[in-house]
Order: sequence, then structure tokens, then C-alpha cells
Amino acid sequence: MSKSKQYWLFKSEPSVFSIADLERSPKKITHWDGVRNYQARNFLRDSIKLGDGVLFYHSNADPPGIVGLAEVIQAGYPDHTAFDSKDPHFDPDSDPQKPIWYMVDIHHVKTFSTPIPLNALKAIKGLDKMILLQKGSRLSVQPVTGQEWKIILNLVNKL
DNA sequence: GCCAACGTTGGC
DNA sequence: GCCAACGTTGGC
Repeated sequence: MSKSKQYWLFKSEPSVFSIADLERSPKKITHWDGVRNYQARNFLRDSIKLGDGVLFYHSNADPPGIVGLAEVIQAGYPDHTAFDSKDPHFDPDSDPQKPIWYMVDIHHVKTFSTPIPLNALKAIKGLDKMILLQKGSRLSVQPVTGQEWKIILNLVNKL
């Protein structure tokens, strides 16, 4: 298992849960629940570790873009919203004894005074391999390379 | 296992 | 609101 810090991008629709909502949450912490895609689930369950860095992305927003940073404070564990029949993300196939869906906990680190819009990201050479920017890509939890992270943080410091 | 139909995502 | 692209479902 790798000890070095890893980086991720989490998408959220601001009308559902924005970075401002995260900042307002108790202790600025939230469960990243409700992910119902197997590829994203695998990252949440197997790969995302305590201390990893998270780019907080607003999708279906005007404009869409990276709006801040968060930190993983709890690695993957079963998403209990799947067990709750009254929850919109309820999944009768997920059993507490054999959970299908997982979540992590994140803590707010920073809300950018100036978000980085999607169209600006597209214009940056070193980011052209980002999963986010691939045609047709819609993975809501995705890995970010150390190089991509560095480029983006440098960009933030210049804004 | 194939694949058509359907539902969802998410930019524009 | 439109629609392209993707993921899932289910009949066969």
C-alpha cells in the first residue's frame, strides 16, 4: 500500500451540496454519501486514504469548475444511506452484512476566492490528460495526478 | 453474452 | 431545455 499522499476530484451539484454547504457543516465535515457508480465506489472503498487531497468541483453549475479544497479524514466505509428505505439513495440490494456502496469523510480546507472554471482548466496544457477533461467523462469521484494537483494549486495562488 | 431500451450525467 | 455520451437493465 502506498504511503504517499494521493489526490482526487469530487463532483457535486451545488444545488444539492455545495462547498458553502461543506463549510457550514458541523466541524466542516461531511460524509461523501450517495455515490452509486461502481468505478467511483471502487475508489471510495479501496483507494482513497486518510490525508488524501480533494479538489471540490461544482457540476451543473454556472460556470462549472473547481471551487475549493478538502481533505480526506476517514477512508472508505459502508454508505448507510443505501440501507435506509426513506433515503433517496436507498438501494435494496445493499445489505449491511454485505454492503455494495461506500463513502469517505472529508473536511473543508479552502474555498477559493476565485473558482477555476472548466473552460480555464481546458486551456491549460499540463491538464489535458485530466479525467475531468476527457470527452464523455462523467465519473464523479476520480483520481488526480500529483502533477495535475500541483498545476492547479499554482494556478490558485496566482488568482 | 449480446444489445436495444432506458435512465442519468452534465456541458452548453 | 437540448442532447451526446455513458452506465445499467433485462429479454432473448
